[in-house]
Amino acid sequence: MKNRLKVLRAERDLTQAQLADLLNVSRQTINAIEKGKFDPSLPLAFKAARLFGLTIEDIFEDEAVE
Amino acid sequence: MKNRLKVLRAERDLTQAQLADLLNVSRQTINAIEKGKFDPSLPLAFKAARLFGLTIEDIFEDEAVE
DNA sequence: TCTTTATGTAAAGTAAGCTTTACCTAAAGG
DNA sequence: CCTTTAGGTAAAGCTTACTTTACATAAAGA
Repeated sequence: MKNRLKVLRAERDLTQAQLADLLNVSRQTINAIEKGKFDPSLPLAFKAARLFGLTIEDIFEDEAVE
Repeated sequence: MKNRLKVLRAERDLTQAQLADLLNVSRQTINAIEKGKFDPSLPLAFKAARLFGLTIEDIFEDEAVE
């Protein structure tokens, strides 16, 4: 699953740690998601979407084939 | 997290087992999500949205306050 | 009545999301 | 140089998503 978190952060001049705080997760979680180590939970995806004023689909891109 | 899976299934005349098959999960997973026992993963939410031709926001409703 | 179909649920186990602690590197500024 | 800041990563542990097996109930139909 690709995502635009790094760019959205940059546009708002946020560090990984600051975004983590805003989303109530650890900095490592943000880093792992940005790096594609794992996907966020659906609740976390909703939270990020709300924070950025975007839809989940705007932020995360499903690459699944099936 | 609320969701409209039961209604969407009904509109398409699908059983929980049939939807589970279409999404490659177990019937118990569909049942648990419909019953609010837990939230789907983000990939599963995307899959359901694709299947129904809707957005994730159309199907799932975030109730988080924070 | 007997069987089938759809749904609900529970228990035990595996896998994935997330936390805490901790260490490392690179860049930037004094 | 030295310190601070941002980012990358790893290990151990907890929580949540999901599986498999299994059993129960209600409705519907032969």
